[in-house]
Amino acid sequence: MTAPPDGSPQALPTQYEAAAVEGEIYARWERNGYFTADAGSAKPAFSIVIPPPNVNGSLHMGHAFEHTLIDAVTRRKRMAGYEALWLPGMDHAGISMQNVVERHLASEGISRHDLGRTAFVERVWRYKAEYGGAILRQMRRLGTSVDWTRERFTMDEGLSRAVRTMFGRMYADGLIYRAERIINWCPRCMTALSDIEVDHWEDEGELVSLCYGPLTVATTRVETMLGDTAVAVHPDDERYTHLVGTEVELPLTGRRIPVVADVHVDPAFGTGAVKVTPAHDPNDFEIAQRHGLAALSVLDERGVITAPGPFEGLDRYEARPAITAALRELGAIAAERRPYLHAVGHCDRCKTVVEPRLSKQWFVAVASLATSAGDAVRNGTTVLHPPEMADRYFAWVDNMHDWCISRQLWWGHRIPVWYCPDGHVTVPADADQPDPSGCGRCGSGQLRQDDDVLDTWFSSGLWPFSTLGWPDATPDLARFYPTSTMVVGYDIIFFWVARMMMFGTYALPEAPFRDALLHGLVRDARGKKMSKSWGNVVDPLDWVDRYGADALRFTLARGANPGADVPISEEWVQGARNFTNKLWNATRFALLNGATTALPLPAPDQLAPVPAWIMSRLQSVVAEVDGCYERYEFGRVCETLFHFAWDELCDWYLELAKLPLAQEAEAAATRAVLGHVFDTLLRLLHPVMPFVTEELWRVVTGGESVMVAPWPTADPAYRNTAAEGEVAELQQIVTEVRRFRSDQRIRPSTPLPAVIVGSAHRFGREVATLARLEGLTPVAAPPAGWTPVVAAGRTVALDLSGVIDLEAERARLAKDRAAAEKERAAVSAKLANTDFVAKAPGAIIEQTRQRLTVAEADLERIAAQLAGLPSG
RNA sequence: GGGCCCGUAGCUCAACGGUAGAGCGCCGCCCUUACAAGGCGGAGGUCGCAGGAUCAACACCUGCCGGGCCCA
Repeated sequence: MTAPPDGSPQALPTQYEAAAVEGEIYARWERNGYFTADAGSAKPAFSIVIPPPNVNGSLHMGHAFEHTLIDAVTRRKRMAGYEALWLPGMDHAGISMQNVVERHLASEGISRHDLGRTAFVERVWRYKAEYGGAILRQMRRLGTSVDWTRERFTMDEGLSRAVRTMFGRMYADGLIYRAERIINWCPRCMTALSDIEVDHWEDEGELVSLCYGPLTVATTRVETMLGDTAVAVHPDDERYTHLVGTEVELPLTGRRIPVVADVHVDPAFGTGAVKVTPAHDPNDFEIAQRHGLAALSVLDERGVITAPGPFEGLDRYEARPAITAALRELGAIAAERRPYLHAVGHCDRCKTVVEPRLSKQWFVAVASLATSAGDAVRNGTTVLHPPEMADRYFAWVDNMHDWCISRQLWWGHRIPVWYCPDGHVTVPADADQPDPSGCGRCGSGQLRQDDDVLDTWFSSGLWPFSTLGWPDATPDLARFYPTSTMVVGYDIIFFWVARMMMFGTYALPEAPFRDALLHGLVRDARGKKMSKSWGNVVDPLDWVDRYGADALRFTLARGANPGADVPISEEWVQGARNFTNKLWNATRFALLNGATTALPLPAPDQLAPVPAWIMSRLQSVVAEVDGCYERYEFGRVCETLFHFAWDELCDWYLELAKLPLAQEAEAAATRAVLGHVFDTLLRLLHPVMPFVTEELWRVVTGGESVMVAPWPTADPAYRNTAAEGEVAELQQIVTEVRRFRSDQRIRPSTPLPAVIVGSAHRFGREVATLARLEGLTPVAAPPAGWTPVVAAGRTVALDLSGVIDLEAERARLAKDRAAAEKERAAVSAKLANTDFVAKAPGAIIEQTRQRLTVAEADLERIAAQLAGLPSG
């Protein structure tokens, strides 16, 4: 700004320039230390750890949305007197980061193997130092009130120690084990993946039916037949009973394989006979284990055929048609369907088709952990918002497979396990112990550390407490754990919530958070997911540049209905920008008219009806908004404040306030009310729109920062339903006169002579001003030729000097009559219903009778008016 | 196949069992001394379909149709 150096509101420009002020405001907040939480304060604690973004990522709209919500929650709590901590940081994004650096190396013509492990890891650290963490810098543009002094990274010394500690404890407790299993393998990333790092979608493939002797089996992966070690049928399948226990010949290989009976075969699917490839299919592996079948690997880690013979050395996709052709030649193919649509697993990092592969990996035994994680939600220790998400959560934790945590990567936490030449396993029980120098079992000094690293999610699962100093009993841990809320998209409830819950309930006395807010996904204006291939991706920083961070935040928060996705479009952010500008100008108006919080606010019984009304409405808004924030109903927070600020404060109160402001005797109270209302409104809006509210609030109140201003509370003493009713009537009368004027094509700037029938109206002056009337003197009966306009039980008569548009006036009255007739019909039908009169609550019946009375009176009046119109 | 969510104005979405709303878009008037990124007025919906419980349903129950998501 623009906040004028001399503090004079006259210097405020007529348009709010977000770009010109946001950077400076953020720098001041940071400088003043408002973001930094004090573990030693006496305030109640409120804490949120950021769901750590990837170190190599940049800020996308999903982050902007999530951070807006977290920031709104945190800022409100901070204002409400909590010691609020929002802890920022990043995870090391194992596969993704390694891929990025490997691509850089490739452009130099070298591979990580050329560099060697140590040099490669150093290279990744250098890359991180140079390019990593862009997202943290971008977050500042959004105004996020994170405690930068507590920034963490999963590969930091402290967090790495937490990883080693957790691994050691879980290993000692038998919750981590090593085993040879079928895992999801990415032949491009050359690593194992956990179940949830695999995306399934339908691909066009083929379904080929192969003849194994008298049996026909179907497969979408013909090349795996080289590794078949059995054919399985259901034990009750009478078609095949006679074959069980016999052997059939496996084509091309000359091997004979047994026919086994297994209850997990679905006799209704296909021919009811399935090929069994234990080394390349998880279900087949289980069948093999039950029947003592060998597992024969025929593909290597790159997906290349290793089975000796003519196909050796072919990639799996080259081998497939080659083997199919060979089988066709043999007459061993009964049918081929192509294309055949079927679900295929893909690496969620690089989209390569995942290959189930038999290999030795480390696993977390999840059964007991998953039970605790589920119980914490079942018994209400942790509450999921919205509650419908709990079903999805339970479905996951109650049916979880053991979690493969080893990754064949170099970037990550190296598994703290050492092997001696005899294969004994040594795992340090204590993370503070140096690496072991001798085998714990045989004492051999020839130890070799496991080459693999841990899944990134293993370390980020510890995030809610590793970031606070665990395993040490730090003041931060004591103060801020368990965290208050975890805010994360429902799409990663399994990655985040479930795993954090598993680790937290295992390692600490309490679950890692009290609330888990699962928000929706940001989508485009038509509800489509944003993606590069759709070309509908919006860069949040682009909108920040053009419309301001507040406008972006308001757009996102306004769309945040619990559990629902958030559509956004440029038109909507423009609307939000317009709202910031409206606030700016409304406040500017108030300031130009001397609004201030320095004057004493009149006591409730000292207020005139109009200020009593706006003060009363304000109390409702404070209560409503506070409750919505508490329930994470950000959309309603925004709607409520938007409506109050624009439709009530700007459109009515500011217009009404112009009258007393022009009279010195009444001005002081109005200035105090204006100051108070803006002060409160800006504080309520601040969690969502931090910048513009800061800019304005400081001028209105002269205070240091709205960030550290107290959170408003409703004062019931200012509730005034009588004043609200009176102003509602005023609004009805004004609106009706305006409607009449509009129908009659009277220019808004033309004042009309007018009278009011009966006694003077309490708000005669206000009605006249807002409806552009010359005055509103009371008369016993309207002068001849003047046109009556009726609303809220009062009749205002207007002088159009005989130039009334009869056609328009008849249309207007006809419309009113139709509405009244409809109302009368609906209401009398109700009252004619004896059950209604007998059973409905008295208040409802009374209200309905009132409606009938009003409708009938309206009809009489309208009939009279129509009759009174000159004919022709 | 199991589970969850959603069908309300042209679009995107709200709506404690008691007279269906908002934003944007649309139509008309207006540079009315805070704001044209604005003001005033207006049009526009048999609340997916069919039943049911209720004095009363957009809301509760059942079934169906349509769309989306998660899991297998």
